[in-house]
Amino acid sequence: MPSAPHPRPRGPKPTRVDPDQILDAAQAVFAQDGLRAASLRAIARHAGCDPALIYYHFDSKEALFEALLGRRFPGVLREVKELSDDRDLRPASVRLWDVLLIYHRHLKDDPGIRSMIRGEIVRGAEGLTHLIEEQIRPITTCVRRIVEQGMARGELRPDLQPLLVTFFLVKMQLEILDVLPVVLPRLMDLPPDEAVRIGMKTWFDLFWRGVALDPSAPLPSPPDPVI
Amino acid sequence: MPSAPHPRPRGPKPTRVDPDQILDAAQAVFAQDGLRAASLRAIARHAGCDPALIYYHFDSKEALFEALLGRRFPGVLREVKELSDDRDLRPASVRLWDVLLIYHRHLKDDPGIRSMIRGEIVRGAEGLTHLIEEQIRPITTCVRRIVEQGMARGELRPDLQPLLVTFFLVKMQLEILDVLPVVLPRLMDLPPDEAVRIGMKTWFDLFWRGVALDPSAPLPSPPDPVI
DNA sequence: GATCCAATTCAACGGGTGTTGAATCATCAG
DNA sequence: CTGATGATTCAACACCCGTTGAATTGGATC
Repeated sequence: MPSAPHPRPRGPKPTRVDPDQILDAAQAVFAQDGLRAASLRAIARHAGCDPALIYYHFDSKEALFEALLGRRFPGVLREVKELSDDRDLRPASVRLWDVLLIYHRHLKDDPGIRSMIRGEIVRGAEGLTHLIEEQIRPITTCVRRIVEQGMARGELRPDLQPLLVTFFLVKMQLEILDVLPVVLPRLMDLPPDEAVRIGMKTWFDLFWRGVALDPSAPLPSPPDPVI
Repeated sequence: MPSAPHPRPRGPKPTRVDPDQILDAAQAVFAQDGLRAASLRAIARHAGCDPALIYYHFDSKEALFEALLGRRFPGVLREVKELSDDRDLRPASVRLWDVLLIYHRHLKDDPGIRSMIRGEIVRGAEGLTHLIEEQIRPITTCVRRIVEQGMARGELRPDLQPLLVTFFLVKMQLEILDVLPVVLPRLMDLPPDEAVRIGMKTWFDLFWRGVALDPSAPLPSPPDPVI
């Protein structure tokens, strides 16, 4: 009485789906739900294909996420590395502000990766931990180098812990991207973009006063209008 | 041939488990896995009882978490509220530092609640969002009041956004509690407790220089030895 | 000892998950 | 047209989840 257990006609609408579309869908779903909660079925639905197809292009859910990392971090690293070149003699304030802009540009649309950076995954998926570290460490090392150059050039206080200063600078930037656009519009009436803009400006102003040898040094102009 | 479908002897070792033990177990498991990933079965295992017993004492997983909130936040609020009394005429630096100490004292052993504050849950469980807001809002409001008093008394820069300053202060404290004890021991060789201690000291030093009208005002002494 | 009640466990339900093997389709070479 | 090959889907497996109702226990009361 149940439906006949015979092989039925299969595969009705096989429109081509290339791996990039799957990555896009994965990014969208991971962004909303995080790695753990995001389901392959949801990603497949988003990409307009069958969950099994994901396994044709990627080895596992973890590998899919890994591929996502690979398409985001190298760009950040490249720009920050270039910025940390010690032949760059611009004021430390300008260069550190540029760090925030780079973070903003690459990560503003990717809460999935941000939530991973902030440790949601670090605590959960053990296998990914070292992979994440591998991707993040070089980036923060470059930022740290900028701080150290600033100290050596007499622009920043000589009594700083470069590691901690770097941590403070970039960590708060991530929190600004994550929290302010959600919270600030409810408390003051601001559009989310403006919340991030004001947050970044205020944060850097406070940060710079904290680390500069001469806090009255002129600050960079506000973020790009693109923000 | 399968085992007889008859009622079998049930309930072999009913040692008493009071609700507090369940809350303790829940706190431990939520701490490691977060609300979403933590399973009632794991909590029950941890508490040495059956998952169903949890439903005897609590209405649902959500209610269990709610009870956990109720055991943590009121203490923080009480202390911060007391601290924000406008008859407290101690220097703003001392009072804001006390804010960090209160956060440290109440939250250092509770990564579960911290990860909730930081938004892991805010994005996920819709029902809990407003509940969390209800608990957190009054606390940050008190801190904000301290900032505003500091501005009014001419101790803090008059051009500050009290809301953002408050956000920066407490948000970074949470990140310090979460991240530094894990990361710093791997980079420099420090015991986790010392990492938090140095992190707090360095952060408040930077923060204070950033917000104070006269950053050379004497800073409070380092954290309690209890830390 | 019998009765009652609160505390606890058992077993199952329905649903969601990551993953896989076999079946189907689309397309292009010969 | 035939075959081969890569892309895609179907259907299922085994597992874990939150939750529930009925069964069982331990202990106090009568």
